[in-house]
Amino acid sequence: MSTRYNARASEPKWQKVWEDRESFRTRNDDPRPKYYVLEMFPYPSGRIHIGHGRNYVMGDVVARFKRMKGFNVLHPMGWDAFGLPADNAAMERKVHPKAWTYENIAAMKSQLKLLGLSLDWAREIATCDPSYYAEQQKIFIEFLKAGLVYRKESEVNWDPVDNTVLANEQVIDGRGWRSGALVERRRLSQWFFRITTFADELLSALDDLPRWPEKVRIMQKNWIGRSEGARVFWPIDGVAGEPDYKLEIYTTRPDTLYGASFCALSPDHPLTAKLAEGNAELQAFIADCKRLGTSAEAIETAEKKGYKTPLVARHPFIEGATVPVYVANFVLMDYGTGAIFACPAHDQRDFDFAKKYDLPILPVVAPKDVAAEKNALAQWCAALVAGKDAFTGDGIAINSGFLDGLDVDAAKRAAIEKLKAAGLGEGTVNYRLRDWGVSRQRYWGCPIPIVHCEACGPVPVPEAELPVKLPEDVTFDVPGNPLDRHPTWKHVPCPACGKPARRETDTMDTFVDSSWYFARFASEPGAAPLTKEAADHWLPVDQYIGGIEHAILHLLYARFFTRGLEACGRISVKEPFGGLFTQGMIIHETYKDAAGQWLFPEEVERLADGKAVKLVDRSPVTIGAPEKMSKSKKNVVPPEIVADSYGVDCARWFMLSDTPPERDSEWTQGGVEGAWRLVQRIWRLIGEAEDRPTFIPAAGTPAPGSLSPAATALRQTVHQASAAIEDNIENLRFNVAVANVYELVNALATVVNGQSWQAEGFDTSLGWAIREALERLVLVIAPMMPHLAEEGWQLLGHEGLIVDALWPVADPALLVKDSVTIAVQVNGKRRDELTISRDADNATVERAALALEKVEKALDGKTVRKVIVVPGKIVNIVV
RNA sequence: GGCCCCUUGGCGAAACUGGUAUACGCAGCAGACUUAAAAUCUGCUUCUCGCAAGGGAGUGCGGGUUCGAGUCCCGCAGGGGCCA
Repeated sequence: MSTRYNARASEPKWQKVWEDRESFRTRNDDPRPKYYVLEMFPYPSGRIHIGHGRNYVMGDVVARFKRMKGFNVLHPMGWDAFGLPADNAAMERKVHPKAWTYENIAAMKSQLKLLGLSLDWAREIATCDPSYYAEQQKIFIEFLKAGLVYRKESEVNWDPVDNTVLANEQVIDGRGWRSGALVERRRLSQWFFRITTFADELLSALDDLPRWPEKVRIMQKNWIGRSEGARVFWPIDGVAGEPDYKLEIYTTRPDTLYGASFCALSPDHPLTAKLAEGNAELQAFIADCKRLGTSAEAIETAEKKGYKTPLVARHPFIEGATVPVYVANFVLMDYGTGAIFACPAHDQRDFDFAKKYDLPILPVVAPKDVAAEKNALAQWCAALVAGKDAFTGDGIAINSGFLDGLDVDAAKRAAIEKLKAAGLGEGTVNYRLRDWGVSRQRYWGCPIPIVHCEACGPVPVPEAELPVKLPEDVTFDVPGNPLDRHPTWKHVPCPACGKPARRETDTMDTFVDSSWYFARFASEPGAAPLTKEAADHWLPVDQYIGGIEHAILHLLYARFFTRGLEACGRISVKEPFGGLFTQGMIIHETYKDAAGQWLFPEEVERLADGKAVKLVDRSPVTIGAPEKMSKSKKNVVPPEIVADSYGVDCARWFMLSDTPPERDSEWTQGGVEGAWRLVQRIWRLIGEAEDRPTFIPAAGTPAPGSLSPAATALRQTVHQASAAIEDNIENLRFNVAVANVYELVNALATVVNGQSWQAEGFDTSLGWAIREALERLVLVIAPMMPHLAEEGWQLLGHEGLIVDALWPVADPALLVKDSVTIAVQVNGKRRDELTISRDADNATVERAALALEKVEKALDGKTVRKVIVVPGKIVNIVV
């Protein structure tokens, strides 16, 4: 055999064999138990770099491993192909979004194929394909009929650069998440998904997802933001045309009602609008508030400002008491009811506001120990009122009439009860989560299948006429939505009455496309895109893998969609992803030349002294901290370069090594070279079998009747390592599995390199153990380095493919050793160790420990008070 | 500001439910092979005192629980994430 493994020849060869044999084609009627592994499908942005590969490689290890464990594995791939960048490319470079997208898909597909992934490409989908979005339009209409979709006019975040509406979560620090432009407010008619219908379910079901990262579950919990509180009605006199007007407010602290000192309306509240009629001063104040932006952060940190209206509200509990009504900039229309009552003593914002406008501050909750003593309480209250901070902690009610003496929780309950009895309020649950606005004013997205008719209103497009296809003859020379200005596309007769009507020209948020694609993959190619039978067979996804950046939106929307499909009877599962794993990014150093230009890693040479120079002219290069690979900083490594030099297996191995998969991992030349050394070491070891047929028996040779101690020792190490690798892959601890492989290789290499290979006196049972070790090694690396494993499997004399082989089960008898080495401590300090039979009883272990010379010395004649023996682990002698 | 997470050799890190801290890799050092280099192979590599034998300290810092703490609890510092 050749002494060097030639990845460049081997890898394409095996990839072709797999493809020709359809090794990764998955059939729904396969009788083996199912296992569905899915990596979040990519947006086809152009080209990938090796950093994108990490999550696909991890998924591939799981897929190949589960296949070896006897599962019928579904491991598909597709393209999240709608989205704004295609529109932008059309505007900037005059390429059609469709052409741009499909070119990118072709480029990325060939790059992905380089990685040797075990994907069923027959199930490939692109969300921009009419056959995909036809089903999505159907689902939209079904959701509409089920009350899960509705239309409402609402104030939206308008991105003036992208000319589109943004969801709240797409606004970061008051700016568009993509363009970075300052967001403005506008009112538009929008389609919404009623995700709040499932708010409670989406929250409580998180507890039934133990194979999700705790972190993601907490983030979703916070996002849904369930709070228990009360709606309280404050009667207000003198509202024009409404003699019995009652202001509805929401509060989480009904226990502090006795501390109320004012009510405040959002600038967007209907009552505010009413008061502003003919009131220039208030109109100016409202305009001023709108300039503040929509982000909660801006509102939170801005100076609290208010406008005092002429109205007063009547206190629900205190007969004859009233509080002034303000319009305040810190009250949000879309949280609760858009109006609050303020208790300055126990809410910081209210406190700041009260100080500024000189409103009363009345403490109504005090810490228990303070409340117990009159003087202390008086002092405490005075300090609170004079100070800068509200008291938001737990305590008992004071100055609160019938609530006095109750703790916060009990006071809340009592207050709610009394409100209810008086018909002035009730306990309610409030969520931070809001309905999902999906209308987007752009071209490259799924058309919303609705026709607007003057007479009939919005009418769904009949199923027979679906899909509503995007027209291809569109222009991008001016900003705005090309669908809206298309000469003919939107003019259609109303499906209900036949009169001239107009199509909905908005398209759907692309998060809709990715909210059900995992169900689409379940269908065999050529079959209906979403069938109950196929979806119920494969869902939930057993292992979903993707970036933490999708912890909230994509995962929450997909969970909502799955519940919606279930509610419509389309599928029977409620949760799409049984197991979730969020992988870290690949990061890389950045390089800049003297002129301040970014350089690609391949343009730079790292010198031994840690400095770096430009390859072309040896000029100095500044090395920047490792960060996320990005095209703009050029710190990217294309997969082609790795495939052409070290090989894909090497890159795969590197991505799995060292760093825990959930953490960011730095791509380094040294690390790749280390992986390369291992590939070659394994290759040389396998070569021994071919080079020394008289010592290492052929494949299939039965085990000898008896094994030498050396052979047994090797077998123990090998079986223990393979069992550890199995356990670690199962639990996605790839870096530890990699370390286990090194241990196996080290043990095997030590034995192989230590042989003199003389026929006389050769330990033939060891020869057999070496053969077993080699086979096991090749099998256990197969999920991680599939090409090398395939090549090795063939070289070891096997006819079939290793992708069809089963995972080697470890012999349980070899996993336990006859004797164990345990530590001996004196007063918790390790003094010596002791090797003793595994099943020695505690008394024997204790005697042996006490007999140790070093122990005796450490004891120094002191009295032994207690001896703790933990079998197989430790002996601790307490003196 | 609130919630959550992280902090272990020169570096990436391991340590399953509290039980021999530093497995495995990278980098480094020494040796073998070689005319030489590369590659490969064999060792060494937490810090500290010591020629050595051997001792001492040690998982961000300060406390606590325990026979025993990287692991559990309280406080602090630094870093990160999410939300505001």
